[in-house]
Amino acid sequence: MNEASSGDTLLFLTDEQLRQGIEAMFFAYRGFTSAPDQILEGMDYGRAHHRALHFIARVPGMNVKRLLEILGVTKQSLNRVLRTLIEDGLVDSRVGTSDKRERHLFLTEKGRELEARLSDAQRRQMRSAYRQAGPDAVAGFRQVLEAMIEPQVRATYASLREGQG
Amino acid sequence: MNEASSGDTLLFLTDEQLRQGIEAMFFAYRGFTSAPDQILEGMDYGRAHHRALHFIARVPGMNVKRLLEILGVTKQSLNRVLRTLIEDGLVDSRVGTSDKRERHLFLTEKGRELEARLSDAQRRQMRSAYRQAGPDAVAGFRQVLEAMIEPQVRATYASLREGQG
DNA sequence: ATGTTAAGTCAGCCTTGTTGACATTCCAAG
DNA sequence: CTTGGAATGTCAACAAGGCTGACTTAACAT
Repeated sequence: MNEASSGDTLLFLTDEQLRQGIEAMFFAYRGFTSAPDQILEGMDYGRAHHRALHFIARVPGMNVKRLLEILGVTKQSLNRVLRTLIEDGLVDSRVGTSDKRERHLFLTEKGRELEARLSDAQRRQMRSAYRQAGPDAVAGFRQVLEAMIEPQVRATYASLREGQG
Repeated sequence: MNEASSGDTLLFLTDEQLRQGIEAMFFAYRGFTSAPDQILEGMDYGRAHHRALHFIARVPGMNVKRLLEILGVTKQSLNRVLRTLIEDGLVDSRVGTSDKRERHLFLTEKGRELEARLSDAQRRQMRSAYRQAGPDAVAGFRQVLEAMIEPQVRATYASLREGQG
């Protein structure tokens, strides 16, 4: 609500509107993570494992550096998670063919099973929300979310969509 | 928009669409929290302190039980945060008048200052996204988010909007 | 031969969540 | 008035998952 007091058309930018959006985002994110969290509790895994599984499933054969960029954590942090997934036989780490320094990550059958369970639960939750809100709302939802992604991260996000959009 | 396999109109519910939404949510949430996080880093506070300040600012005089419900954490977890905020003179905890077991929480001047800094930063971020996406998208965004909030939490969310919608 | 990159590891720290146990204070019902 | 239950606070211990710093190994690239 800066210059141009054009009243009506900018009402969606009032502080109160923004605050409601902020709170909706806070509560919705809890709902967003709750289904996979419930599956994971009791297992020795957490949200971090879920994220790793998700993106390895999404881009099979991706190397560690790429996964680090996507997740936005340090390699020490990722390594703790990745190690247990490899030890437990959910993830397969293969030496690169062209560049042997790299490790390429794949899900094993066991890994695919867990990832599928988690994804199904999360999609079910998401599908329900989408269905309630309808297609036009979903389009707007996506537009706002994409505008919220930080510029440095946007390239990473976009690259995930290429080739499988 | 419920069942009724009307083909085209349900394309927004495909697994691929849902997965994109899930990933957008993941990356967007990082953008959502980044501005306040940057302000807090270096201070002795974290995201949990921000959340407490936010809701105390939102509902001045609220008691601890209510705040616990909103935040969805254990009292031990909240207490650690709340104690430092009180000790540092950002939050004022007053014994209830009608029921003296309760403590009513208020921001001090100092607390209001920090909360305002954090809120301003987060609203700036949100406003930018809203502006890019436009009012119709924002309406859809809100609809989907609200549908994502878990039923048990929805009452809490709704009660925040009453009286100040 | 040298420098850089990818990956992994060890050690230690912080925040923020969790349980469980327990004390205090106060309201309300018997 | 006593007693049970509710609201709050606190201690201790623990776990997940972030972080930094330092260092190794292997492989690529010049």
